[in-house]
Amino acid sequence: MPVDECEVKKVDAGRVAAIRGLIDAADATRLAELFKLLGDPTRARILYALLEAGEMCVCDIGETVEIPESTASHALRLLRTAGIVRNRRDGRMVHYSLDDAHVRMLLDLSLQHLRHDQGSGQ
Amino acid sequence: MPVDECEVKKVDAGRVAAIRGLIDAADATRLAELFKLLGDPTRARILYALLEAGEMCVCDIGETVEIPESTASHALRLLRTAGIVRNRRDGRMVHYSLDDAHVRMLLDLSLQHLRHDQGSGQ
DNA sequence: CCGATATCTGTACAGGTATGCAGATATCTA
DNA sequence: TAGATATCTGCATACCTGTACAGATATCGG
Repeated sequence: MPVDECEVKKVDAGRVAAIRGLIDAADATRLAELFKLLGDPTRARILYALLEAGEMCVCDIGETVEIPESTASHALRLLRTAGIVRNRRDGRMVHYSLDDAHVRMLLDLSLQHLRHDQGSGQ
Repeated sequence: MPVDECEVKKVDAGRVAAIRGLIDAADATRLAELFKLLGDPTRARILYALLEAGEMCVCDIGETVEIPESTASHALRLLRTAGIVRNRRDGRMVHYSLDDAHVRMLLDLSLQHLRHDQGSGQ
């Protein structure tokens, strides 16, 4: 058998190894978790609403996104646990707002993506 | 508090209506679909690999991400359908690369987020 | 045309998860 | 303290989706 150790016909084994080292699976998984949180229509609507409004109570969020408040609460908990939003208690109301500069930039960037062109890149 | 038309105890009905008009549900859903595609560890690893490598064939992608090539092919199809990656046929091999400037920026931004230089911006 | 290589597709299964109702908890007002 | 308001949590369910095996398709070398 030729040059390779045993089996495969790798096109560019060196590059494969190099790229593999740049982003390990754990990092990619963490990044995916972040995007996954933004990848739900309900949570996305909540986040874009907060991006515009700055701060909203659960009840107004539910009204804005047109979902029951319990659903909003569930969604907000996930976002808060991930450090994407923060909450501020004011009496019996809890106000939520974005709490991550990078996420805010991601949301802005994605809005540009939406408003610019949707189908074809350049 | 001004009296509402009928039912609820809305805290700020005007703001709710205003925010609701800024991003409608359809837009948010489309944005969520984009993030959802980035929100899978396998697809994320593929995208970050392409971000670094520029262009890779399916076989090297599978090797880099350590998945069967059929899994890579499935993932790449979703990404291609969404306009996130493009493919270039070269003989019996197909080379994939990123095909969306905004997505490339999203990936870069998320890498910054990962590297945790948070605190800039507001 | 034939065999080999590279990629794609059909399909089935497993695991995850978004959702909302009902009830629990916290806070305010009187 | 009692009652009302705002939010949270437990749970059940239905839906979605990532995965990979096996086979189909496309392309190349000769």
